[in-house]
Amino acid sequence: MPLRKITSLRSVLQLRDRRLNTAVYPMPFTRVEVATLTVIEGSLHVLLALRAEDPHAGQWALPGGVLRIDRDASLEAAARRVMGERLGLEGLALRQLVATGGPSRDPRASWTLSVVYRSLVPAQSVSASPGKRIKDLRWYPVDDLKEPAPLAFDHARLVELAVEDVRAAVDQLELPFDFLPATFTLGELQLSCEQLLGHALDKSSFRRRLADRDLVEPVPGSMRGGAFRPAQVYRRKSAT
Amino acid sequence: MPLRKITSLRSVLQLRDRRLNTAVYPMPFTRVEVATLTVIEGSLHVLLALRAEDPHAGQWALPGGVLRIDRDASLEAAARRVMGERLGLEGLALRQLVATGGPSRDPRASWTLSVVYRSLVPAQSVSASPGKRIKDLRWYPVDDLKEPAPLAFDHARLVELAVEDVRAAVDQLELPFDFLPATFTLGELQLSCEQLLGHALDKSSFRRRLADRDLVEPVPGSMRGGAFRPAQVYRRKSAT
DNA sequence: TCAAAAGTGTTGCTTGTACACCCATGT
DNA sequence: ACATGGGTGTACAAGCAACACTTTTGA
Repeated sequence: MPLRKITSLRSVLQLRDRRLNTAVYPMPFTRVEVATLTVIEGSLHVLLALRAEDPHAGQWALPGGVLRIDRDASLEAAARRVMGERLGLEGLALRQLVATGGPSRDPRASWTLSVVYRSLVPAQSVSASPGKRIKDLRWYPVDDLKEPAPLAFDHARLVELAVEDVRAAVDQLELPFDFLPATFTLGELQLSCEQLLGHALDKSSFRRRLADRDLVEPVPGSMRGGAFRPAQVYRRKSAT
Repeated sequence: MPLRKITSLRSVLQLRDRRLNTAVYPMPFTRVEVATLTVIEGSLHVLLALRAEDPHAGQWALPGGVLRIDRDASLEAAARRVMGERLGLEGLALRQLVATGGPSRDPRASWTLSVVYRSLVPAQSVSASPGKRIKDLRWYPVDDLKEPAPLAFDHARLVELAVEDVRAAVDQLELPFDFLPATFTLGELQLSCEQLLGHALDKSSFRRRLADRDLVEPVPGSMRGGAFRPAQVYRRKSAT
């Protein structure tokens, strides 16, 4: 798309020209990266992309993209756009983890800044389509990330941060309603939390904590019967 | 310094040229801002700068500066440099609060990104010297920031974040040893925490919590006598 | 009637608050 | 002696983990 290239280039020159009389500072190559987590077969996984091009070509890394100041209204919007382009996901909850930057992180630019977000999605909802500069896109279990060879850049640490953040949130019973189905039984909810945390929870404590916090409410007549005693179906109780 | 200008300009062109064959993206105008907190006369204050130039000229804002990719080895280093230049402070603990960005935050550029840090310093240590583009530099109490007229940009929210962050840390007994003198009595320590938090603490609870966590240790023979019963002097117990 | 999951109650630990009480010192 | 801050002990409440227990269903 040559048109976009031209407008982008013009913006660079504009910025340069406008500030030329006062002071000219080169700006960092700015990206957003997204650590996307999900639960597969009972354990936490993170979505990784196999890099096709040369900063760390052939290594796995968090999917991300360049900040587009001509299109993104905010950093979060940039992350959201990247999620949409790369994963076909719209309107999910994103949380900023950290911004990190320095020289020699990426040979394409002399100084790179990355703003890192995390999100939690149902695994099925991802329409993984390896696109430009990505050879492959896969879920990896967070608990042994050494296996697919070390991650590119400092992304191993970023994945750790994302996992800690999610687990801290679930520990505080900040339930990931974007990740959960609209309705669920308490057993299903507890199982989800256990899978996110990586350890078992006590049923009684879990239910009392839920009740104390007024987080969910029963859906009146609705029950869900598996093979055995049917369970009350719950839904998120909207905060007022 | 015309030499610096030339090298900076060259960097811009380098970046442009090197990426010209693949894609050219204009990058955001990138700054770091620092919310510097201290205790004055028993209550939390934040250091604000009176802006001389036009984005919000005449309004108070957090001191900050442009990221200099030719000089800063990391975002935190940039914040540290700004602290040094603006406040004459070296080597203090900084914590990243958030990165925020968008168009139309600053008329000088079409898109601005700010990475925000907070620090906690002893008020006396600041050699406040209003410098370039700053008319005045003053401490304002965080509890009524409406007084000096609304803060520039979204800095009121950033100050709130900094205050919440500091208070959360003190609540967890993450003691701000950079802020405290090297040795102190438990009474002094408790008073500092109370001033940071903005409310009183129970003496007995406070001491038991300190003891449980093994955070401080008595300096063997050392006592400090005010007008009345002398108190044991403590120091930080280095984590092992 | 039994397995399996739903759902409830009871105990006790841990953490922190509230508050009372002694201790040491200068005036 | 007493006022003042240093320092300690006890009682109580909240939050939560551990665990035992009852209930309801399909097979």
